[in-house]
Amino acid sequence: MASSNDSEVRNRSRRGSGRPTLADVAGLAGVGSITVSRALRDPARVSPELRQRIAAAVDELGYVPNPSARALASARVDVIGVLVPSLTNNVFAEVLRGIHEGLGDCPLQIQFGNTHYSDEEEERLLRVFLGQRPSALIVSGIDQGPTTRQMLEEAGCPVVQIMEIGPDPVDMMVGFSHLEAGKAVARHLIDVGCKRIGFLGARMDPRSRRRLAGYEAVMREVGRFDTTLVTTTTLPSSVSMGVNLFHKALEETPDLDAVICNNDDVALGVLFACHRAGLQVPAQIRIAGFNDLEMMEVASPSITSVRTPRYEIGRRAIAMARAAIAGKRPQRTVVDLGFELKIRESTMRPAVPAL
Amino acid sequence: MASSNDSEVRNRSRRGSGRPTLADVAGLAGVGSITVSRALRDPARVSPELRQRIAAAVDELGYVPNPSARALASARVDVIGVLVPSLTNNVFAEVLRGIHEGLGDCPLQIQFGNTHYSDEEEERLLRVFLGQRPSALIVSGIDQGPTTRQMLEEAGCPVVQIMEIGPDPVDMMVGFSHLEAGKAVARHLIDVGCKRIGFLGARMDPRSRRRLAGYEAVMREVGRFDTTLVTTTTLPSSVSMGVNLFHKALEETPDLDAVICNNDDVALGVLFACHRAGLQVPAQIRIAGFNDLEMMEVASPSITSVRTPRYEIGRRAIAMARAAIAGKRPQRTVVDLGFELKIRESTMRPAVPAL
DNA sequence: AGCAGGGATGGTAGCGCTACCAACAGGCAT
DNA sequence: ATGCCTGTTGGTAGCGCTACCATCCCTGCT
Repeated sequence: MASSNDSEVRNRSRRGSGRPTLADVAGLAGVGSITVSRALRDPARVSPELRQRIAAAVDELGYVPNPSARALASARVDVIGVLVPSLTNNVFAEVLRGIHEGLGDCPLQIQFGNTHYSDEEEERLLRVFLGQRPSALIVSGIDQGPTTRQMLEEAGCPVVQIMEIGPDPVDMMVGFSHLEAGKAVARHLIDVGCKRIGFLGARMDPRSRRRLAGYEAVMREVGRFDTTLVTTTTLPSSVSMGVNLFHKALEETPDLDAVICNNDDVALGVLFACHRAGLQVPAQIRIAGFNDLEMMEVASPSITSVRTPRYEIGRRAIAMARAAIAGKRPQRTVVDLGFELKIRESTMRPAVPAL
Repeated sequence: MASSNDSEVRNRSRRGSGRPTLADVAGLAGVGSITVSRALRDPARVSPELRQRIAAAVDELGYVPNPSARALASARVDVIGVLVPSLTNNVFAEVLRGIHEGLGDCPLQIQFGNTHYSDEEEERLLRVFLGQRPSALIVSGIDQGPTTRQMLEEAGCPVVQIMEIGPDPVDMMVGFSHLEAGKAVARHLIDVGCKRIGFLGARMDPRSRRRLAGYEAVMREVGRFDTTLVTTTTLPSSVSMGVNLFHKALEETPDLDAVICNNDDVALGVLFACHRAGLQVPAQIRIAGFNDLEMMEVASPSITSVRTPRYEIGRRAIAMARAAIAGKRPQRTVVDLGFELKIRESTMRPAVPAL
């Protein structure tokens, strides 16, 4: 035990993490450090025999690669920046879940940012993210401000815009048409015989506005649009905000026979408000939500809603980003995952028409 | 325009990111690069005059520090690893929001991992995180397995366990007593005169089990415990699972006059199930939830729940982590943020006793 | 036999930053 | 004047890894 080995010397030195490095592994395996690097990154390029010796050395030392050193040397980080406008919102939690699960065991890290529905915040976060030269970016929506838009275009990495699709992608897009979804709900309520169909919206981000536009287009088509039918607020969405919006709408437009809500939280608020006021759903008033949260199906009455592919959007976004990082750009850069109108009790045509 | 400046030369070189570096800023400002480094990290140690020249150079070049290089040189990364068991769950979304907002504009990054309530997954993720030598770790719960526990103890960085408090912190803790919360709900229902109080629980993670234990302790105290009162599943929690559990409970124990749910989703399911079955709440059956989601207050009837300081837990956890990173260890390493029983219509003592 | 071509392996020189030490000036006590 | 401390600045040597090029050896061809 007279000699001290290399790593002991290393440990005593003033700098460094004290952990084994590539060079330690290389020394133990009796190969060059670059060969270890290759064996770890691209095993096919190293002979099976060396590969095994290296694997044994890695195990013995408990070697873990240093991502910072890799990033510095290769001038790229294995980080995907994800910008979403909210976390309170169940919708984006689902998207994030899809992103995380779509990642599998690949060594990418997710760097996540919450823009709080603010363009300035989005720009600020994007600047921070770009400072790290991420491998890819995933951003929510298609309505970035001009500065943000330009930053994305010059990002030098794949960019996936999610939640919505539109005509002019920065790079790639996964989502669905909120305009069409808004139209579909309005058409359905017209089909079941509603005349005075209100629209309730909280937060009113660009996607909600597009759904409202779909509603408005259909209502105008059948000559039933009326600005008093629309009740919105830019305040955050919540179940209690649904209650408030419904009360406000009824005050202004007491003859409403249906409300389309810009999301399920608002719809649930309306349901509770009706219950409290003794209004029969759907006999006296019909309710439609948006997103199809799990509870919509078991609510009493069950609530019509638009199922949106939130989880799937996350998965596809990450899949597209990974493909693009690997140089395999997907054929279609704009993917429409569609939506599905789930018709339930809350908008059933009553057996006997109400009044 | 005969000469090319330094950064043009840099751009033409085969390696590197092509972006300005500390040395470029130093050259432009006419100082040493280490001075620029100091001016950026600890401005007080650089004279005001140089500080200003450096700031101007940074602006002119659009210099952004390279975090990988910093991490490599300083042997530490400005990353806080956060492990939570779920993202679907509104509760943890709130915690994450608190963590992100508690971060403010400090240059720490959050590295987030979803353990899916699995010990193995937690261990795997922790291993990945530790490979990066994070500045701090935030983990959920106090029931880590022995391997995970040991890894945390040897992490070499501040560790905050959140959601729950217990007698034996790895390092720091922020949360509240789920046992006491469970007791409080049970006592309340006993106080309002309930005799046959059921407990419904989905997922039944350790925190839910502790709430159940609190319920059981109180029920035994008053001589009313009975295993048929408890209906649980390890399947994930959801509103529809609340419906299922309630049906199952009623089948086995038809004389239930109250149910304590292990969370608000389950409680909401029970409310819907009662509504569908024509059971009056609270006259025929009382419902208590847990977490106090925003909708509990506006539900019809409003639902009694235990307000838990989820957002605050996130904020405090990050504040404690930051303090510990800065070397200012908080006096109290275990912080009990408490809970609050919100008594609402769903557990009101009926004016006329039911039956 | 001689040589081109390709696959496997290694050496070297950074990537951009910070820790450590050295240097130097200016103020104070001796 | 000397010494010493404090505060400011700079030089240098890495941090652990990978890009680039060089080297070597083996195969198959002329």
